[in-house]
Parts: sequence; C-alpha cells; structure tokens
Amino acid sequence: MKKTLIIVLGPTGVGKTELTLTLAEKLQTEIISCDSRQMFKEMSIGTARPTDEQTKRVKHHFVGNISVTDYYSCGRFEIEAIALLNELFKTKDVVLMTGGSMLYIDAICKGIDDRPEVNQELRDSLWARYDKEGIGPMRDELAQLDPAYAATMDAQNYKRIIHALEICLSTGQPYSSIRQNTKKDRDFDIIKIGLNLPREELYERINKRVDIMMAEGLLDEVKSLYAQKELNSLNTVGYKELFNYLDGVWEYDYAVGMIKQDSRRYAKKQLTWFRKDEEINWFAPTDIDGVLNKLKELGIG
RNA sequence: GGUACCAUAGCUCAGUUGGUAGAGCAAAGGACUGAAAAUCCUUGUGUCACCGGUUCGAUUCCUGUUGGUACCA
Repeated sequence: MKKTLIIVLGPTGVGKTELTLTLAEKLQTEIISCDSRQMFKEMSIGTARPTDEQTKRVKHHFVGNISVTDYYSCGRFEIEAIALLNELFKTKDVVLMTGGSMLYIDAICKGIDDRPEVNQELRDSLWARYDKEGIGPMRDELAQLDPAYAATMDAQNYKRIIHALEICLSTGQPYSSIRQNTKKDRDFDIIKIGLNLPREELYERINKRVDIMMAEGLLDEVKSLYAQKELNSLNTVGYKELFNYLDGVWEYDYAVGMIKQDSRRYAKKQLTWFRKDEEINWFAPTDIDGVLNKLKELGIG
C-alpha cells in the first residue's frame, strides 16, 4: 500500500499545532515539524514551539533538536526529513507534517537541487566585500560568471546575488547550471491541508499571541541569547525586535508593537506563497470534522 | 468666557501666489531553490471638518459653526 504524508500548513498563529495534534492522535502517528525556527533548542517561547505536554501526547521531530549556533538549511532538511519519513513509513501508513516554512515544505514535496553546502569562509569574505563596495560590482561579476542567471535575477536582491556568486566561485560553474529546479518524484502520496481565517481574525490572534509570549517571558529568553544576536538563526521575528529594545534603539512598547507587525507581515507573506498552490485543501483551524471528512474521502482513516 | 493657532489619505504631516492634491508610515498585492520567521519588488481619489459668502472657478480668500491645542482670565 502506498504511504501518505499529510501536511498541515498555514500562516503563523492560525492554529496548526492543536489541529495537527488531534489528527495525530486519531491517526495514531507522529508529527514532523516543518518550521525553520522551532528546530533551535534555545528558541522556545518566541517560536511558539509545542509545549512539553504536547510533545508528550504525540512524538514530534525537528523540534528543539539543534542549536542556534548550528548551520542549517532547507537542503539538509530535505535529506533528513525524507530519511526520517522512510523510517516512519516502515511501521505507519500515514505521517503528519506541520509548519509554515514555505521553502522547507517545497523541499519535501518537490525536492530541491543538489548543491554544495556553503563555504563559510567564502561567504564571510563576500559579505565583507558587500559591506565595503555595495552590490553593484558583485552584480557585475556575477553577470560575467553567469550571464544566464544575470538575465533573470532580481538586481536589488543582494542576498540572492551574493549566494549565486558563492556558488559560482566555490564550484567554478555558473549558478544557473546547478539550479535545475527539477521536481523529484516521491514514493509516497502527499495531502496538503491548509488552515486559514479571515484576515482580521488572524491578525487579532497574532497580536494576542505576542502578548502571551511576552507574559510567558520572551524577554528573558531573548536576553539569554543577546550575545548571539548576530547569528542568522536569531534574525527572527520576536527576537530581532527585542534586541533593538535591549540596545536602547526602541522603546519597549514600540518593540512589542513591531513584533506584532512583523508577525502579521510574515503571515501575509506565507499566504501569498500558499495561495498559488492549487493542491492545498483549505479549512478553518477549528474544522477538524471537515478535515477528517476530506481525509476519509481520500481514503485515509 | 477672551485671544491665538490648527482641522488635508487609516496615522503623522506637506502643498495648492484660487484651476479639485502628495510624502513617510500603516495597509494591500507580488517575487522567491541552501541564512527563507531571511531577502527583494510594486501600489496613494481623499465629501482637503461643517454652513454660507466673494469668484467663471474655493481645499486655498472672507464670515460663522463645531472640534482640538496653547496662553490669558
């Protein structure tokens, strides 16, 4: 029998965790988190990571399993999560995945090109160069090394330009020749369940959740990570704003307001991404019966 | 109560020597294959507070009203 991966996705704060837990209990299975920030063990409150009580109810994977100082990427996630899925499918017909990291979801559903991992020294030197001379000369160099990519690139997006240069320089090949963007076939079925709410309601939930995080001690969590604030893992909503507060750049109330605003923007960005995915079956986060009926219709449960 | 100043986009404000108006922020839309909770792009019609007057024409000038702010009582 063909195995099935059910992915519960949606914008931040919509209520994925609770619905997925209920599903996991009904389906007697485990949960793979697909969240690029809940993996970091030092970041708990600010990422709304599942509680100990919740992870006791159902076994979770990729939650608090690495450190903020570790390097990670969607490429690694593809390799590790697919390996885990193969393992879980030995004993289970259905496995759940949930999260809102769009690129990570794509890495599982469609796969991602094999690409050499970043050489940290090269990356550091390119960023030092960017700080010094700006993106112009680097864009020109990339256009020399990879005219095909340069023709389609976003000329303002320095982060992507620098990464393309990284690949060109470390492999000696044009970035576009490595970026094949071919879809990998999976030997399991995928069902996508999307959760959403009317925009206003979603934003209210997000705002309220930020207040709850603050009450739960997010500021202390952020203080304990202050020394590492330059790490990419901490370039994260909820953390970057409070670093500004701790640095005296922002007032406390303003910083908390900015966490809310940045969270709302993140949710909007996620919805933009998900909107074009026609495979998603959309439900309200409380509509567990609707989800179960849909799954039954598809032969699950 | 008196005097002065203010009232323009969701917010903060600019502006029109009288020819119906534009910035920042917010918000919305979008791109996106290895740092993705990142990074980047696009989008500004609103009874110019209300009533009346002057004028070919008023958001702009004038009278009054309402609301706000400051000072004086």
